[in-house]
Amino acid sequence: MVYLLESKSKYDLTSTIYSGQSFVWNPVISGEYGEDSIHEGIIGNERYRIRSALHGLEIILPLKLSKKTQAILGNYFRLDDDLDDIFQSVPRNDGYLSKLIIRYKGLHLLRQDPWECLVSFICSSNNNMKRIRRMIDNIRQFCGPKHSDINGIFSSFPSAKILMDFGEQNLREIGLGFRAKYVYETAVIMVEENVDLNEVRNFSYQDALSFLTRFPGVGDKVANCVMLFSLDQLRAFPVDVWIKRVLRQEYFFCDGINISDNMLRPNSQKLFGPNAGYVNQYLFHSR
DNA sequence: ATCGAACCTCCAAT
DNA sequence: AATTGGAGGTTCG
Repeated sequence: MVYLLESKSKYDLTSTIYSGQSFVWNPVISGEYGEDSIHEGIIGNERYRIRSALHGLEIILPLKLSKKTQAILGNYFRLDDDLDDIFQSVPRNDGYLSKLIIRYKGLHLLRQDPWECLVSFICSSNNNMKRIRRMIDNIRQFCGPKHSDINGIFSSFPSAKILMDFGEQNLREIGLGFRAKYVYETAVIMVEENVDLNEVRNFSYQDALSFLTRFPGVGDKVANCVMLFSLDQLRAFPVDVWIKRVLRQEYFFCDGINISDNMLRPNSQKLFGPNAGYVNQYLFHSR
């Protein structure tokens, strides 16, 4: 018995889980990223194996899917997103973007756990995918609560309290480098102020941005990542070096005056509208 | 207000 | 084989 979760729009699983928004997925057979490969990842306290289906996702593991688990997956993978609807709001006369939307049809944003997302993107600074994955993996292996399923033991992502108790020095020793201090201090604030990041979901864009950038190691880029990948702020628009290159090459080439780096985000948001973040993911994926 | 360098560590490219 | 420079960013001077 295999469970099928239907998505509202076509779903491109591999593009979605390997497009730099999440660092927890891996192909079960190393190096297999093909259309019908199986991928493994941990969401919450459960380990999943999934593969793409005709119009949605096929859940290989766990064997039995409760309604609650189905809801968790639907939520995480944003299965209800209507991509046609979402892209209604972007400029129509944009040939470059239109092509990307067609080429990467089915690429979705994820809705991750905000705490895990925050730590992940603090770790992403001045860093590459491969090492970010290892850092996040180490955090889970060394600090995370242990669970088991039919394939053995695995660890879920630790709470802020656990990371705080683990301490800066230990975080350093498992490979976070200078980010250890940021993650530790962020965890301390989370615990001391008893922060519930899920509440930030209901904040305005500006309030969410100000709230998140108070955390050490969190600037405009990281905050926008967390807002977009975990807090339902679809107008969030993270500008990293790759996005910067696309923007300067395709959109904001000098027409008279040079547009400064820190105006790229606001200008892009104005240009791409309330779902600018979805556009961002397609622009990013094209690089 | 703006700018560049430093920050840890890994690893691919010399 | 050893060494260097850059990596999806933030902070500090």
